[in-house]
Amino acid sequence: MKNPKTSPPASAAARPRAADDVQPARAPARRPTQRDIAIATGLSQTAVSLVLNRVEPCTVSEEAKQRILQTAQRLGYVPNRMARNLQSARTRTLACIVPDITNPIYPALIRGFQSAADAGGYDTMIFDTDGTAEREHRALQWLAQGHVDGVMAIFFHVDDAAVREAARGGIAIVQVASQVCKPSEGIDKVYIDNAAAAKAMTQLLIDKGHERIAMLSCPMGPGKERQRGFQAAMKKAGLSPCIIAADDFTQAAGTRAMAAELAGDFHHSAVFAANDLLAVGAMAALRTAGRRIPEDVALAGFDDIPAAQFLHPTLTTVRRSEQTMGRFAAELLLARLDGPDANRPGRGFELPFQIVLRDST
Amino acid sequence: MKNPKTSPPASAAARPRAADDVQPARAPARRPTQRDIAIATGLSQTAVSLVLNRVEPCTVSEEAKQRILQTAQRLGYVPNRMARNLQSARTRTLACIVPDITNPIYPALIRGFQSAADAGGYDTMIFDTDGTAEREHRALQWLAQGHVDGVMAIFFHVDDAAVREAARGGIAIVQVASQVCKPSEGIDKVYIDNAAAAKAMTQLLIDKGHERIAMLSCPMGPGKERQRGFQAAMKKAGLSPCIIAADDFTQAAGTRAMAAELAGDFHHSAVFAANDLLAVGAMAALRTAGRRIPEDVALAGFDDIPAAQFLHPTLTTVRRSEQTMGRFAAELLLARLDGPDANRPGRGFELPFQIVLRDST
DNA sequence: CTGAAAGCGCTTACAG
DNA sequence: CTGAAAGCGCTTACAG
Repeated sequence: MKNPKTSPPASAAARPRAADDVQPARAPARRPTQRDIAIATGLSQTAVSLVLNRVEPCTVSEEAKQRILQTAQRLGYVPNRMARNLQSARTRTLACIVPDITNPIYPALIRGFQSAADAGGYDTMIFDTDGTAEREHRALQWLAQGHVDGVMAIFFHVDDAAVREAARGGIAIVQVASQVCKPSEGIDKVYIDNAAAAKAMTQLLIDKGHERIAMLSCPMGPGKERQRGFQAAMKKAGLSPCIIAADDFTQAAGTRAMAAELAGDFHHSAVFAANDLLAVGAMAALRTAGRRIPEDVALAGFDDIPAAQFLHPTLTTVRRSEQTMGRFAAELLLARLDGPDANRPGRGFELPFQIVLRDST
Repeated sequence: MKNPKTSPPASAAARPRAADDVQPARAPARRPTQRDIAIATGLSQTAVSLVLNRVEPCTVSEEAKQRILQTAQRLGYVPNRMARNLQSARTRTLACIVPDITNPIYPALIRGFQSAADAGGYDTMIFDTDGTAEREHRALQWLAQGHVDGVMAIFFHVDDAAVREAARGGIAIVQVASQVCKPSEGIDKVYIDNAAAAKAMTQLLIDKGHERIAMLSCPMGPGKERQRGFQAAMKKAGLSPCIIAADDFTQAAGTRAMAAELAGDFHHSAVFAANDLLAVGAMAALRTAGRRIPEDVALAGFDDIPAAQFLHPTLTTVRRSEQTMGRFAAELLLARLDGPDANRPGRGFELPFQIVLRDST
């Protein structure tokens, strides 16, 4: 594929334009304000604000009301959210802070979140941290700037104290945590028991007769807990746990780590990947190395991404419901923001998981 | 899997809390403002603003500067973005409006966009329209409220006039269009030639000897252009084009539409899906119906989602570079916002595509 | 029923 | 070098 130039002015793909395509780039028109409507109707700005916000009981006469509504319509008035937010100290916007939007589990989580936020009258913003400490701190900084009223956050690096500090501004926070944990101050946590899930999956491999099992994992976020569960199951069975370290939770990282391992003295009969993307990456590396799955090497993942059931072979993995988790998190936020939970202490909610057996093991 | 209760207070999964977990929910502390720093240092708010914004040349004495910086640090000052935005009429935030964040091509597009936005010092917000007319209008409304300085948008329903109307507020817009198109006013467009790509893919199937080819498509967004290309190629070859209509671009919609078709008098030797998600869905339906791919039915898609190469069989499809397209779109915006292109008329940019031959055909 | 006024937290001329 | 003041567009007591 030819690489299109990324510098706009120099793009070779720019199409010739007919003369009539040349038009003023930006409408110079200033957006109408409440003041404009007030002047146009001869009423006060206060009256305009009252009518446009449907403040009840409405003390404005019906006649004035109609004139205001019509003029607002005619002028194409749209409220300036920055001004409204500044005054009300509320944005009616919620955020999702996630590590990697290209990992399918996060869009699913966000969709669930968004559907509930939407029903509650909130917009949803998405902030991608890339799973790096630096960008997680930027996300915290961004939160403190007052863009949103509440947030569902997944952090791999930043600690509880830093999150609590960000919450100081009165923002509602629910963290999707990676381990069974005590709630902290006014911060709710939702999580699955990652260690237990990993332990169950490892046990399943052991039950199938595997003794040389390696875990392909990345030691951050949920990776740590999943490794803990893996190690616990292996030790309990008197087997020695081996960790193949990847530097990220991506497919590319999985291929890299697995290929490196295969170039050495790889002698395992099963690989348990800490997430499905790593598993897919490992699958590619194993195939390249001529190892058959599951005949030569069994492979298991974690997440049950949509592709898992269409892979060849289909992938044994751990499922939880991201949609449900996202919806649940948003409802927790709504209950704090507009519901009865405003000053409720933080709570922890453990959600269920399920092992999904397929052909790869 | 047990369905966790979605009503927070009633969740069965709520864990018991130890007494010391019960803590005040929200820090009552008001966020410090420039005024607080001014009072604490005995200097004026103007001086505080000047120092904190590093306005050059800095007319504030070195001594005062240090005092301000230290006090800001001690108080944990974070600027209120709403106030700053209101005053400056700039948000330094860009938006991506996309139809469905769970379709992998959009996260890829967003990642590319975000990397360039980031380099230009802009935050990125994501708005999911669900591909519905109603939510697209809400997105336009949201744009008009002044949340962002610029936007990359993909619309399936809303027309050019409505978009132009939204741009009236001086917001920079680049549309990811689904067809070769003339730019409109100050709005840039990036696109691939969907009709040509579909035509090429159809021709490829014809060249492989297929005569009874059906297109599985959804008649909105890029679906229309892709159908046009399909029909053109079929007619040129003297074959009659058949369209199997899906009601969305999702995997589920693909399975539904294909299953319904298979229940009837399905007699095609090849199916060309308008996107990969539809193809994956069709694959499931074909498998359920006992049809082998590609022996009984050849299958092609469009997008080259990451899973395409791991499906069984691997999927023949059309690839373009979403990352590149996203980055390119963001750069177009940056050039308008902070660069030399401020008042440049709208332009159109065609990006390349590529047919990827795999095992499914 | 209606409007003048204060204020949200900030930036930016402008005057000392 | 420093600060008083106006103003971004809105909401919300408060006074007529």
